Amino acid sequence: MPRPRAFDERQALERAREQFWATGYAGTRMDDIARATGLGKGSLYGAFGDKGRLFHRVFDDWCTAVVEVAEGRLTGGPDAEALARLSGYLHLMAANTASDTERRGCLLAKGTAELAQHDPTVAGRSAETMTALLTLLRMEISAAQRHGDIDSTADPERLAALLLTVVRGIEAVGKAGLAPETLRNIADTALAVLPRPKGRNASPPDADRPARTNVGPSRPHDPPGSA
Amino acid sequence: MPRPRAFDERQALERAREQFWATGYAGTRMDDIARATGLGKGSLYGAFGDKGRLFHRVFDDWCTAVVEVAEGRLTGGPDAEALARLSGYLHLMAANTASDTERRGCLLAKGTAELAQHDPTVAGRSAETMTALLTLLRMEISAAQRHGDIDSTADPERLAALLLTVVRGIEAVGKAGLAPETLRNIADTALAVLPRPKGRNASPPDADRPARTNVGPSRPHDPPGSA
DNA sequence: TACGTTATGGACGATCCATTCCACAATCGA
DNA sequence: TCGATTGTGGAATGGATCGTCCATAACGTA
Repeated sequence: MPRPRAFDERQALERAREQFWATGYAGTRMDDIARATGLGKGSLYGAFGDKGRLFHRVFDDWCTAVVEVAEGRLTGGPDAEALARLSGYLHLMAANTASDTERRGCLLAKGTAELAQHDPTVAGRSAETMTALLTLLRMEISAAQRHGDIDSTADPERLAALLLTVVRGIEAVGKAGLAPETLRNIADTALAVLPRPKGRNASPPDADRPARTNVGPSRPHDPPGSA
Repeated sequence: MPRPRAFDERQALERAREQFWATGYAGTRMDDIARATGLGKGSLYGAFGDKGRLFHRVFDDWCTAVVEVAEGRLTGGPDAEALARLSGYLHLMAANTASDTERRGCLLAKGTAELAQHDPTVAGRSAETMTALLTLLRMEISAAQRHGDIDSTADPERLAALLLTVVRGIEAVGKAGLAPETLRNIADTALAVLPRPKGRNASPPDADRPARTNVGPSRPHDPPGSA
């Protein structure tokens, strides 16, 4: 009956995300988004509501993607490779931050920093995302403990929180200007200091212990990876 | 000869900082600052230039304070207490983030996230600050290594980068909504996993090893601590 | 083919905001 | 005391921005 949409909603959301990612919430004008998506104001407002709702949708999608990337890297594998999966994930995050030459940072961090204080929706979604990542990390740590790669007496919850903090911290110090090589070293060091099972000695942090599943930086424009 | 200023510049900058801290750069109107400082527009612009210059000044002061807090906590003490100083610093940072009930976050992180990409001054200053913190941490780690509290074969540069990442990461995950208790645990865990000298076994992360110089949260409105 | 319905996109209105301007006040030296 | 100089604060300005509105276009159905 009605006239169908002439644009691809998915693609429009991607363009909008690019824009919000590049210039933040307050720094993005609806005209920018109209130009970026090629849509007129009428279509924009008709399809997505106002600026706030559009951002919420973009932010929500981003958070989902962040967790999906972690799930793809971390879940579903033998315990014997759990430590390698953790290593791969940390290095992926470091590589993504390092490859962000435009220093856009991560929309999750950016949006949270800008809006969490005054926007309950953003605050809630970012908290949810952190909790989800925490759970994924904890499960992998437990798996590595079962296989004897991590000290089984350590609290997996605490180690997970530490690794999450390192991941988010890499994002922060990367945006603050630390060198790409430093970011990679941080991921290495974080993995190296994880407590080993009793009986073996803890190796110094510059030992390249874990099987480094050499992870190249994902495409620069692939947002979820840069979480 | 001329008429002297009727306001205290230092105090005006503090009020301006409160405002930028609370609502970010783009989210702060010059009217807000005028109201917060009690100054008229004429005085404001006459004394500090435009909004950008005012923010740069506030941001610069904040960065200086952040480094000063770290210096106060970390430098100048016997090697025997270096690890305790590191512990105190990490716990101070965690406590400050935890006590930020308004979730304002840290102006350094907020300003960097919002502006570093497009403002070279902010980008440069935040990079400088990170480097300065890195140096302070590295020196303390070296001191702890000399005293035998940290494995002397570990690379102090890498451990320093890891600790800096943890500090900044605590800020990030705290703003993202993780519980205050979790933040404290992260600081504990980060200290617990630091490599011990060979001969002793690494203790599991839930061991409360380092002398926890019980640091209460600083006053909520004391900005530098929350770095 | 004609009509009802929704999409489209650019013009428009109202608001907001950074900055300037100006009339006046206060100080100090002469 | 007087004047030159700077501080003060609020009104005015110019530009930008969000969201709405509307005339028109495109589709499916009868």
